[in-house]
Amino acid sequence: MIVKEIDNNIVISKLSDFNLEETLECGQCFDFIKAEENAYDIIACGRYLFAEQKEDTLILYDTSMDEYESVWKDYFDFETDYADIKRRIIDIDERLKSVIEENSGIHILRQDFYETLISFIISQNKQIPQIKQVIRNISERFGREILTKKGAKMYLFPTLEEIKAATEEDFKSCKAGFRAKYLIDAIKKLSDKSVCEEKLFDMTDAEVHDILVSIKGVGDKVASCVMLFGLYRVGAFPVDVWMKRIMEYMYFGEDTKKEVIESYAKDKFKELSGYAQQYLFIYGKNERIGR
DNA sequence: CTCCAGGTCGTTG
DNA sequence: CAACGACATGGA
Repeated sequence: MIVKEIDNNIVISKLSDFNLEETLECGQCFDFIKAEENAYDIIACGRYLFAEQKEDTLILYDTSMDEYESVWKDYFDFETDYADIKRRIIDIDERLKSVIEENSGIHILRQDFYETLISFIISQNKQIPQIKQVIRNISERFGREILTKKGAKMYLFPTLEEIKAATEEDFKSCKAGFRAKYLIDAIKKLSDKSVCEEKLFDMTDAEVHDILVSIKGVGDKVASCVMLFGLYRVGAFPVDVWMKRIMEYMYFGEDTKKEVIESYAKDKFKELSGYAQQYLFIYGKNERIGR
């Protein structure tokens, strides 16, 4: 992998084990728009990015080596050896070989904690297109307007400061529905630091989990997603309806409780659970297992 | 019309 | 503790 700064763009060539589309479209993040084939407007980490991939070259437009080093390199998780991770997962279960090969370019994004928490509170009992819409509504209402590479209006995900004064009614008008009160509680706990990202760093996964579920509307699944996608706790294994179906199909053969599935998977995949979860998730969804 | 969505909460048994 | 309906909204 070679990274160069050319005319205010970052050009990454000789990429391996990374695909922009697979990484964005696998359900781990919601705030992006497909601008054209293999090119995306991305809202993340309080910023906007236009990214385009052509084969093993990725171009990040209108950014600098400084911003790449401090933000996008970590966001896209370019320092992790995915070839090794995929090999080790296949060693654990050979049947995952074909899924992993078909989705060989997925990376687990290291997303912003606060943005991930808000997004996954919204995600409960909603379909992905609707999750995106609610996030867009909230961003349009409270976030800063920017122009995309092609000159279209888009809105950054609002900062905690920008969203602090929002009311339950505001979120309802953004179509958050019954999740509006959950967002209010999350914002309150973030503001008064009863949930504080810095304090989570030296805690165990179980301790972080307990802090997260203290927020109204955050249960085991949302907490697991926030840990995996917003805190890069890759031992987490979120179990939603899709994961339940695919895990029952592959390992249990009968109706099985989510907690049982989660502990079975963590025991099986150990520190690779989060990665394994993402390959299984996309498999179950694409093949519509159990539907 | 009914059913369900990357669930969680509050209430019953 | 386990089971179950309610919860907003929109699409199939």
